[in-house]
Amino acid sequence: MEKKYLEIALSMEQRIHEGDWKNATKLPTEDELISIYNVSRNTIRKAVTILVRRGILMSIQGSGVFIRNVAKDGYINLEDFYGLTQGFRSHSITSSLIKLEQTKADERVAALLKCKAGTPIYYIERVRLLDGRPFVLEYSYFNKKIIPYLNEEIVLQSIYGYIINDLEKSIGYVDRVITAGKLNKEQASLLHLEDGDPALISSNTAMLSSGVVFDYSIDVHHYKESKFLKISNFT
Amino acid sequence: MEKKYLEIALSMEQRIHEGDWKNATKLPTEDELISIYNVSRNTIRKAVTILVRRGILMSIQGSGVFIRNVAKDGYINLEDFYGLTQGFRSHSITSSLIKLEQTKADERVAALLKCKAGTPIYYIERVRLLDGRPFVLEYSYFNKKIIPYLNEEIVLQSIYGYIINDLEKSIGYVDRVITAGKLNKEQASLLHLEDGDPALISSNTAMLSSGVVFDYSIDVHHYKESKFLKISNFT
DNA sequence: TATAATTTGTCCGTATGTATA
DNA sequence: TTATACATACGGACAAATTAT
Repeated sequence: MEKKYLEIALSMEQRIHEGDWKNATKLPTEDELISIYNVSRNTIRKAVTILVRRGILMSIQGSGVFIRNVAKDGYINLEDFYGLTQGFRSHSITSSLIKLEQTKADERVAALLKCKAGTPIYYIERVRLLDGRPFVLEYSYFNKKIIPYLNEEIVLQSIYGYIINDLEKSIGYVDRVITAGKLNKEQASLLHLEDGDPALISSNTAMLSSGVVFDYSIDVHHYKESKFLKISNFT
Repeated sequence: MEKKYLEIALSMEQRIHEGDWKNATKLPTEDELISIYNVSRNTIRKAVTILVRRGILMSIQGSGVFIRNVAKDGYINLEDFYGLTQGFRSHSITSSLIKLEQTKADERVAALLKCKAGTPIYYIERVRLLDGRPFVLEYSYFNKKIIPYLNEEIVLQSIYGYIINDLEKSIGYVDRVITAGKLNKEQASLLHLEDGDPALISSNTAMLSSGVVFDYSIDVHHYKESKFLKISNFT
């Protein structure tokens, strides 16, 4: 990490959550922040914008930048990069692997991954547990030409962490389609719910910075355990 | 509206949807856009950023700015300001009013609107129809101290349009909590579904630019008709 | 394969406008 | 009314990624 605005955003977030701004309602002014971090106004504003988008700050023209912290524990913030681990600080997230197999893309999966039919892929089924309780089923397809290797250890940890830190690829875009639907019998059993119960479903397409699709996944959430949070600001 | 970057974003969107960039896959370079619009690079980049966030463009370092148009018709784009009307261009959205009453905030509503119990409010129940089919039930509370007057005509049109254009107030932030749940009998009947069927639910808190909460609403969506779209970019 | 040109990303500094206190 | 503080806009320099040579 060497981008200044990201470092400053991270630093601000820490100060807000556990540092010298912990009990503050308002941040220092932009001019003061320029002095504190010794960077330009644009860089401060870019850092603030990031935290505003994530619901941590709220800036009001003529008044100041205020601490909002609307992203309370237990919500999956759609603006966070690592939704799950970020959103559940005080809880434990674990995974249970159902299936990890190497296969080839059929027509449907090829269309979703925007690759040719027959392309080698990984198919993964996981259950994610929140404090030991199942709260989301994940069905994932990875293009093996882009993500050449996955194993049980990686899959039980964080696949995205592996892609970013070990493969050193950078994620550019993620599109999510969010719907509600009915659980089938098998899903209900895995989530400790009843057949036909509601589910909060997120279907995700993930692209590298180059625009190439490397992952398509479907997350089937426990309708009582999962809440998505979406913050919009129009400034 | 006199902000250059907004005007340019709007102009770009039109050119992409119905103008001279309609069949393009790529936008002119930033330098060319600077000449076209006769503004600074920052202003062009700010306009592009807006359209990137909405899924209309995708910019790739070293390569160019590409047309994405991932926000297909029929999806409610969570990055759009007027989700419904924007997301359903080729469909008709109408409203049916169930209830419009003036009352006072009880403890629960006061907490949601961040006002004192007893504050005068409007309570509104609407059904929104997509090509004549019911697809979302809306239960809204407006703080009457901030939105002093509403009537049936306004409520059947666009309340937000009235607030922005007629009251000339600007909306700063909207927080949405998105969940799945079960319809009760009455809701099921209004949506032409069965009791206990799933629903896609969005609970929304809207604030003015000054940070004051003026609206809390719950949208109960038909689980077969409504899809939310969330685009994230990590650049 | 290596180099140069192209194109977007980051960062800086300054001036002026607008909303709030 | 005045001062404060964030928002918009301009311009320039260099870095990083991609594309063309």
